[in-house]
Amino acid sequence: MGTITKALELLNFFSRSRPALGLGDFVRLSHRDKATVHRHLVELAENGFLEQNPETRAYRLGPAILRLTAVREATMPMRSLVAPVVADLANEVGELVHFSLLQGEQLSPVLHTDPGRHGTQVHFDEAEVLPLHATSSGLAVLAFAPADLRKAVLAGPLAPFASHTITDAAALEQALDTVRASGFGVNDQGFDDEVASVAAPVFGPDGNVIGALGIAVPFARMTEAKRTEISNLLPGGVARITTATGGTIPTALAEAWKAAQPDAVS
Amino acid sequence: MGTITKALELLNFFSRSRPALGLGDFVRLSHRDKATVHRHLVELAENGFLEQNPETRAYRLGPAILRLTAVREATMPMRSLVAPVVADLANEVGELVHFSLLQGEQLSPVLHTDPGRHGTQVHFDEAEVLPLHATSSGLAVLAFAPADLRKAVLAGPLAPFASHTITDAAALEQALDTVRASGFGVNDQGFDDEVASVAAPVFGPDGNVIGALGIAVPFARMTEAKRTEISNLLPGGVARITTATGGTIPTALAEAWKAAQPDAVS
DNA sequence: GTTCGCGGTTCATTATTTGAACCATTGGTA
DNA sequence: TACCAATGGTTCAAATAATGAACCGCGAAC
Repeated sequence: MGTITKALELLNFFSRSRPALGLGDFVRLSHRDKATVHRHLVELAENGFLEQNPETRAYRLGPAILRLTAVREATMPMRSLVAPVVADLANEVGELVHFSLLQGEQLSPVLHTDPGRHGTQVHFDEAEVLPLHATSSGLAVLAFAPADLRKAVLAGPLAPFASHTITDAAALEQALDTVRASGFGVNDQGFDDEVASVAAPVFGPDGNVIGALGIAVPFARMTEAKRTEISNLLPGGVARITTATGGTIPTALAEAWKAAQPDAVS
Repeated sequence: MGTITKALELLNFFSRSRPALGLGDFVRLSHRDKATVHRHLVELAENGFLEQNPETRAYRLGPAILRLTAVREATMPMRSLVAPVVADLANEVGELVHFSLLQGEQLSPVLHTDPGRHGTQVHFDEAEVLPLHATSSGLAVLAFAPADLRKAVLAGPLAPFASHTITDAAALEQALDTVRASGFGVNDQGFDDEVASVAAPVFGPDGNVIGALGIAVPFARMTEAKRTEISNLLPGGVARITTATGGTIPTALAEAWKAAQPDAVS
C-alpha cells in the first residue's frame, strides 16, 4: 500500500458523529505508528485537507475539500441535481432517502435526507462507504454492473455486517438474479439488524451503472404497504436523476419495473 | 516535499475551465516524471479522489470529495450558511461575489456567484488558491490576522501577479494599515490587470479571522459610486455570515465601518 | 508506411518513509 | 506534593517505498 493511500485513509475516519479526531484517535483507528500518522496528518493539513484546532489540537476536515467539490459540481453537478429528487422522495415516503455513487468496489454516499417524521430514525453516516454485497443500493448496482466488477466482488470475501448479510457467493448470485427480475435491490437486516431497505440503480450517459438511489426504513416499520409505495416511487426518482445527468435507463430495467407495478404512474 | 503533498497537488490543477485532465496534462503542469505522476493518479483514483473516464482516459475529480464535503458541512456548515449571503449580495451589487477561507498562508475559495448581468465578467476560478498579498480578500484577512501569520507573509517573497501587485514588504504593511483604518481590503489590478476588488474579513467563534467576503469588478466598470455601494453592503453580508457561524466581529472593525459610511443602514 | 504523441509499464537506483524510543505537557490521584 | 497515565509531538538509524530513464503498444496524422 502506498503512502498516499495510507494518508487518504485517515480522512475516512471522519464521520458525522466523529467530526474531529485527535492524533491518538487516528493511531487507534488506523493501527499505524504514531509518528507515521502524525506526519501524514501534518502533510494533509499543509494542503488544506485538514485543519487543526489550535486549542484542542484535534483535526477536522479542511477547506480544500470544499474547493474541490465546487469544481466537481461545476462540471458534474451531482449534488445539486440529485438533492431535490432526494428531498422530494423523502417527503413523499416519509423515510430516509439516500443517493450513492459507485467508487471502485464500494459505494460512496453523496447525500441523504431524513424527513424526521418518526420517533425512530435510521442512522445514516455519509462518511461510511457502503459494501456492495450487504446493502440494497449495493445489490442494485451489482446486479447491473459490468461482469468484471461483479466477478471481483463475488470472488472477494463477503464480510458479514449483520445477522442476514449474504456471505455466500452462490446466494449472492441468486439474490442478484432476483434484483434483475424486480428492478430493485432489497436488503433486510443485511447491513444493520434494525434496518430494511430498497434501492434502484442509476445509470450514466455511457449506459453503465454509476450509483443507486435508496430508501432505508427501520425494520419494525417496514410493512408490505410501504414496500409497495417505495417500489412505486423509486423509479420516478431514478428517472429524474438519470435524465438530468444525461443517462439512459436500460430497457430491461424499465420492463422489470413495469412488470412489478403495472398500476404505477409514470 | 513529501509524496502525499505531491499527489495532492495534482488535484489543484483542476479548475472550472479544466475539469478533466489527461496524464500528459498533469506531467506538463507538475513538471514531474510521467511514471511518478501516473502512479499518483492511480492511487488517488483507487481512493475515489479521482475517477477515470474509460474512453478518453482523462481523470476528473471523484466521489470521495463529495462524501467528505458532506461530513464537513454537517458539522461546519459553511457552504450552506454562506451561499444565500453570497447570492443576495451578488444580486444587490450585480457583480461577482465570492467567499474564501484562510488556509495556511493562502485563501481557499469556497463559493462564488456571478449574477452575469453585464457583458464582461470577472473570471473567478474556485480551484485557484488566492495569495494573501495580492488580493483584496487576502489584504482584508492579513490586516486582521494573528501577528505571526502577518510576519510570515511579510517575510516571504511577494510574487507579482499583475501590474499593481504589492511586492514590497514596507508597502504591504502600509496597505494593511489602510485596511485596518477603513475596514476593507482594496485591491486594484494587483491580482489581475483587468480586475478591481473590495473585500471584508470574516471572523470565527474564537475571534480570529477565518476568511473573507469579496466582490470583484472589471476595472473599467469600477466607479466611485460602485465602491460606495459595495462598502455599504459588504458589512451586512459579513455580519450575516459571522452571526450564522457563531463568530464575533471585533469592535475595532465595526467602528472602522461605521466611520467610513455613517449613512449606511445596519 | 513512417512518425508522432498518447497512456501506461519496468526495474535498478535512490531517497523517503518508517517506528521504537524519547521528550514535554496536562489532568487526575494518592 | 509527588506520582502516574494520557495526551501530542519529535528524533534518527534502518528498512522500505518512491523514483525516473528507457521501453512498450496503440491510434491518428502526414
